Parts: sequence; structure tokens; C-alpha cells
Amino acid sequence: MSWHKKDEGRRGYHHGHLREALIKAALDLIGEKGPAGFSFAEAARSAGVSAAAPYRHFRDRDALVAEVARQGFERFSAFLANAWSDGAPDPVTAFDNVGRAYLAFARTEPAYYAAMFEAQVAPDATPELAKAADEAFAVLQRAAEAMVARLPKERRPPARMVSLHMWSFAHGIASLFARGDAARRKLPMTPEELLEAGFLIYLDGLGKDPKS
Amino acid sequence: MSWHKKDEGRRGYHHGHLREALIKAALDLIGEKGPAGFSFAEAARSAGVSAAAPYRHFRDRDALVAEVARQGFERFSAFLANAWSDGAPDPVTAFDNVGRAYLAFARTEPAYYAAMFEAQVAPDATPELAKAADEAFAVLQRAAEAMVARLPKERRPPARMVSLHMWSFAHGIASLFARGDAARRKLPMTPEELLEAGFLIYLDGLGKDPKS
DNA sequence: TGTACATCAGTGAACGCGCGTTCACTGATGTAC
DNA sequence: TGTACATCAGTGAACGCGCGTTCACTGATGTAC
Repeated sequence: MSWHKKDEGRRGYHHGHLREALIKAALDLIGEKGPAGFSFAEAARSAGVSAAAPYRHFRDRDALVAEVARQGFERFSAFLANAWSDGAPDPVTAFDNVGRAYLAFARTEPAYYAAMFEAQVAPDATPELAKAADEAFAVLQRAAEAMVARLPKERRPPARMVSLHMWSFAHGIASLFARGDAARRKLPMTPEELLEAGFLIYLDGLGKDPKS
Repeated sequence: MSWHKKDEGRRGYHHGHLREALIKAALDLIGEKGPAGFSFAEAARSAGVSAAAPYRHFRDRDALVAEVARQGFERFSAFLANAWSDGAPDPVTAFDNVGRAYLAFARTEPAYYAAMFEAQVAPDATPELAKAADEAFAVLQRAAEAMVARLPKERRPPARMVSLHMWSFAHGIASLFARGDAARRKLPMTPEELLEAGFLIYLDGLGKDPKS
């Protein structure tokens, strides 16, 4: 990677993009050793800067992790929204795509995923983090609304509940079977197949009159 | 707590139950500060023993965490099996109870839960750990088998799939909304209500002819 | 256009600390006879 | 029953290491005039 606004590799007394470089370093280190396996000092070192420099940009290690998590949620939102694609070609297919995107994110971005969900960072550690997480969930919520709207009005379930079901289901599969690190468990099928099968059964259940 | 076989508090040169005491100390420390927040030295200190002593019982910190996780899975198995209660009073109710037990375990034993699922310990770090985890899953599997057996043979889904769906769903809810630590997210209902509602919809879906 | 000055990002040396790990040792326990 | 001995769990001192954090500093940058 490169910092286009600076001449490659070279820098003077001022780094110029230290904040961004520290976030990148933290992300890489989380990817290598898990959310607990990196130190403030190590992030500074890998950004090529003295151990005291990060204090100009982050209060402490946790603030840095929270910022990584926040950026993770931002990318996650965009990724899910792209999969949803405004419900195209149809809400059911699009919703299934959102679930697959959830798994794909966990697999291809294990460092972000760990920072978002498995660093011992409280979901509301900073207002910005809470907001970014809410926005990611809002994508699921909007998708659930569009999907639920297709059901006959008299037995239309609350979209909020449906979105929470799907979030939990995708999250469980991702955390157990689709993660991109050593804690992934074996599965006799792809995580995507497991998710889709469950999703279809759930949809059948939604479509069925609960009194029958 | 007390070590009944030794007179309270007092010990001579030999500890007598150091292995157990270290495991207990690790569990407590994980509960206080998360799976990454404790050191071998600290476990030794809180067992009242020199920093070198733990090496007589565990190769390193990870081996100790793996043993905590193993014991966690053992308790988890027993807890789930107790909830299943051989399918009494009926398989559907009993299965729902297993789901509730999953959530209850995550909430009341956050330290075990963290060691089992969120320490960066590979599921097959030791053969004993892998075996204990498999046994916990086997309880779910047996429950799914009994439940599936009630469906008409021609559209009976594979029990393995059903148990994986339920594991993932319960695990997702537990990890996001029912955990016993600071990373728990807010929910506009109880985790148990969310789980039960999803479970019932899924059951309806299973019962429905997929071709209809 | 040039100069003086304020700002502030990054330095590097220093501190105390706890950790992991090793080592030769010590002393409690149990058992062979 | 008593004694000699083997075993091995726990000691404590020592080591080097990296971390977090502080501090007075330095020098690059941008801007007021």
C-alpha cells in the first residue's frame, strides 16, 4: 500500500498520515495475532514512529481498537447495502445475498470482524462506534422490512424481529463456521449452504398461517 | 471456596491441589478481564504460589486456557443434557429448553463461555478439548433427532442440519445479546423471547410442505 | 514576495513494572524393606 | 514399626524483554502581516 500524498516511503520529521497509519497497523496486527495480540508500542513501531507518537492521536490502545471497529462497521454497512442492492432482483434473493455477504465479510476481513465483535470493546465505547454499528444493523432492518411487506398484512411479523433473527443466525454461523482465523470449526457443508437452508425454512415458517 | 482435603487456608511446602487452583484462578481472571486479560504469573499469584510453580502442571498459558475451555464444555454438555431431559415433556418443549439453557449458560458463565468460544484457542488445540466440544454438540444433535422424528418421513430434514441451525441461532443470540459481559448489545425483548419466536417460525417452516 | 512567529506532530531518553522462563535448590510425601 | 531413599511439587533468585507513560525538546508547516 502507499500514501499517495507523500513521496513513497520517505518522510521527514512529520509523518503526515500517522493516524491512518496507526489504524492500518492495528488492523494488520489484529489480523496476525488476534485483537488482544498487539500493543500500542507495536503499532507505533510498525508505523515507523516513536512509541510516544501515538499519544498525539489516540488516548490509549482501546481508543485505537474502537476506531478500527468503527471503520469495520462502516465497511460492513457498505458491503451489506451493496448485497441488498435495493431488493433486486427480488427481496427474497436480495435478502439471501445479504446473509451471504455477512459470511463473506467475516471470512475475508477477520481482523475487522474481530475488532467489531470480539475485542472486549463495549458496543457503545464511543458514540461514533455505536452509530456505525447501528447503521450496519439498519441495512438488515430495511431489508427485513421490504421482505416482510410481501406477506399478507394480517400475519405480517414485525420487521425488527425478522431482522434480529437474521442477524443472530448469520452471526452465529459466521462466528462458529465462517470466520477467517484458527477458531473456525469444521462443517459438513459450506456455511453459505447452511445459512441458505435455514433461511428458506424460516421463510416457509413466516409464510405459513401460525394457527394451522 | 475451600479445599476440603486440606485444613483451611493453611498449606505447607506442597500446595496439594495446585492444578485445580490454577484452573479456578484462570477462570476467575477471565471473568474479570476477559480471556486475554490474565497472565500465567497472575494465575500463580492468585493461587498463592511462586511464578515458576505453574510450569509443573501446564506447558504454558494456552494449555491452561484450553483446560478451562475443556471443563467449560463439560459443564455445558451436562447443562444442555439436563435441559433436554430426554425429550420430556415433549420434544418441542424440550428442544426449546435446550435453547434457553444455551443462553442461560452464556449469561451465567461468561468466563467459561469466553474461554470456550472467544479465547483465540483453536477448537482442536488439544484432543481432549475437541472431544468435550463434540460431546456438547452431540446433545443438540440427539435432541434434533428426536424432534425431527416426529415429522412425516417423506419430508424429514437431516437432523444434523437442524441441530447446526439451532446451534448457530442460539450461538448468535448468545454472543450478541445474552452474554454476561460488557460486549452485550441491547435488545428490545429478552434473548429468550427472540430465540423462542425464531424457533417456532423455523418449526412451522419444517412442518410445511416445501413445495407448497 | 518575504519574514517572523505560533502551532503542534513527532522525538528520544527515562522511569518503573510485570511477564515469561531457567535453574539449582529444598523439603514433603510415600514406599520398599 | 522404623528407617532409608526416591520422587517430585514448589521455591526464590535471576535474566532479558517489551510495555505504557511522562517529559522537555525539536523542527516542519502554515499563516499573519
